[in-house]
Amino acid sequence: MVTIYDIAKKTGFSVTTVSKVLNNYSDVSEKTKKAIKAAVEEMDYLPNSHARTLTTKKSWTIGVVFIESLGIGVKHPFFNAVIESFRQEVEIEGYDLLFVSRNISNQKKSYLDHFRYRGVDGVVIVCSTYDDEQVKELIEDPIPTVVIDMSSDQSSVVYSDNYEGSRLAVDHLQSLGHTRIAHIAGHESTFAGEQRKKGFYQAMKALNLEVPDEYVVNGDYFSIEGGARAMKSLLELEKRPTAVYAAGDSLAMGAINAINEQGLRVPEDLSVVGYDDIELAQYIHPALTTIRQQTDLIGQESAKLLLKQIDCKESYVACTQVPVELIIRKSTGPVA
Amino acid sequence: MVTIYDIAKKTGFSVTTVSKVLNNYSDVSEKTKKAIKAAVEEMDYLPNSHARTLTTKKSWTIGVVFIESLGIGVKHPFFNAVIESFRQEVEIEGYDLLFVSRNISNQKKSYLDHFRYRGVDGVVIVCSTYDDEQVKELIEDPIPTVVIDMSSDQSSVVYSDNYEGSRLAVDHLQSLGHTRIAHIAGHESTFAGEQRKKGFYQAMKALNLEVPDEYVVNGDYFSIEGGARAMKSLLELEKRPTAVYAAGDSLAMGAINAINEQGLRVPEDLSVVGYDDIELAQYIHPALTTIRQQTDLIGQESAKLLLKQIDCKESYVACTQVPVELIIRKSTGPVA
DNA sequence: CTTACTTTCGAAAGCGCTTTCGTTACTTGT
DNA sequence: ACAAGTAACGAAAGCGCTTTCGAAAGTAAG
Repeated sequence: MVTIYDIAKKTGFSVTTVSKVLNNYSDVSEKTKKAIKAAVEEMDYLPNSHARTLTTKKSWTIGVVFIESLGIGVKHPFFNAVIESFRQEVEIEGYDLLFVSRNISNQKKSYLDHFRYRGVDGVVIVCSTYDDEQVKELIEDPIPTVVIDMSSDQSSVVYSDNYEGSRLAVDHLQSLGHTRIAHIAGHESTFAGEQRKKGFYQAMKALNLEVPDEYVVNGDYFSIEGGARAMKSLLELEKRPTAVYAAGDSLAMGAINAINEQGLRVPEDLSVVGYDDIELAQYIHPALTTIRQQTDLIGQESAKLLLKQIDCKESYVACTQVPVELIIRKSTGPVA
Repeated sequence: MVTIYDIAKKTGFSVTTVSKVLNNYSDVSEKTKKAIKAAVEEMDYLPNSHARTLTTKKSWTIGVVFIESLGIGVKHPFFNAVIESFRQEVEIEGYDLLFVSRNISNQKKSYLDHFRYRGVDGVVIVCSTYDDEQVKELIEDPIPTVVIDMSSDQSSVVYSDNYEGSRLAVDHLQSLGHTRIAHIAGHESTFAGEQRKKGFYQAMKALNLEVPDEYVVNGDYFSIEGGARAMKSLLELEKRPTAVYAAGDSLAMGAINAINEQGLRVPEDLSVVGYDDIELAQYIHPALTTIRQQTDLIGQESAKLLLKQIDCKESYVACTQVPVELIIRKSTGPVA
């Protein structure tokens, strides 16, 4: 491995001077700058990030942790879109992303410990559930953090405007003539699920629509199976809803499957609207009417929030709410 | 930050001894081991990975690079599944994953340079296209690499048995009575696309089925739109195929959309089989008959291959081919 | 009581880099 | 001519850790 010593020896300057041209210090003459840069080229020198980090205390690395109930990690269609956008944004500034495990030399440690061990400059937390111990530990630590899709008064956060999303969904359904509107909720331990449920109640109330208790059913952890199960229970009701608003696209897809299995059709017999607008929402049959979360924007905003903290060298609290929009496709229609 | 010096001072031993208990050296008495470990606990000491890496030349870090034609990075439904499995596998051994950008202190560098800068122990390359300059540079370097979904005689690789996949698809279609079978191919610059196309020809030949030139059409880069476009051209043929085998699930979904738009139905009018078995294949309408790639296995095998190289400290060439299986769902049926 | 091991520990060098603070030599103004 | 400033460079310490090698002390054997 070629080091600054090698190129110092070759050019006859000191390592100090070499380091200075590498870091654009001004007290180096143009001539020696040229000479050193030439040697750097010729010897194919590359700095050593670890040595650099050791002295500067800056790793140009951002830790990422996925805590989501499904346990599918980077396969999660909403979260991976957000992270991809986040990555593109921080990449511009020169940061790399570190996906860490939880053992250090074969000892199970917390994420926080692992990030401290790795010396990351900040961490982005993708988290759907409240009250995760690991997450709590992270956001209470002075290390800069931003958490996506959750709220907290101890960390910067960014999430979608879930209330507005629910309002858009309900209003849309009502404008089609629906009054018997049910809700398949996300798990109550999830921030987004809870917000959307509350938003649903609120929107229904604003329109003076009644919500029988049986009309709000838990869809578990935003899974397709959970959606199907929830829908089945709705279909067994004597007074069935004519429309259902699901707190996630996967839930909606499960619901549609359950509806079809009963020999009913969407949207003729029942309208359904989802949430997220995942890639596939437009390709299923019928194409899903849904609330789009702007994953690009969410990723960008969280990157901004995190980088700002890293630059100030202190973790501060800010909250960005990202607007949502209603995407009307084929899974909703006028009430029969 | 608490260092080994702090805990040395506290316990009265030397840093050497502290380091030794941290690394399980045998020449330390049980008593001092206890004492030092207690101090480590009490002072909440954590090693510094950068300092450690600097002296040991081992970073416990694996670089990952996504080179895929769609430019969607970690949103790619097949690749992200493979990477997730890969991550879980290397995590057991204590490795973290580094997603890098391509600039070092604001200078555009190659991936190879960036990985050298970061001192990764190995790199996993997810790559669909042949002849990418960056990839070539990486696999020619002595750094351990494994590339997924491609072949190379300079790097370890793991990919699915694409020939067998094509054979399974064609045989299945033929067993349903189809003889006019078309193929929507992946882009010719992709390894998987080419292999599946060749496998298609081979399988057709084995069954003595003819393949008119117009029956093999390019679906571009495995996109939904590409699939739709390709299907349209097939539907315009005077002698239409009764079945189509698409080289990817997205292509198949595009094809189904195009078929539906023409007022035709799957599988009544046309059968279609896809490739990959992505998460959503089972949830679209009709549920997609497809060739399943075992993403878990692919991830595991590539992890094994890479770790072995890292352990031997030399990059060697091996090739693992992972079996595929036919998943029969609702998008294929007997010929009309 | 030697001799020869075996245990247990520590001094010190080194990994590759940054940064502070001097030093030297050279300008400039008067 | 001299003071005062500026430009260009380098010595050395330090970041936190590992590892080699030698020293000291304890133990067993003769």
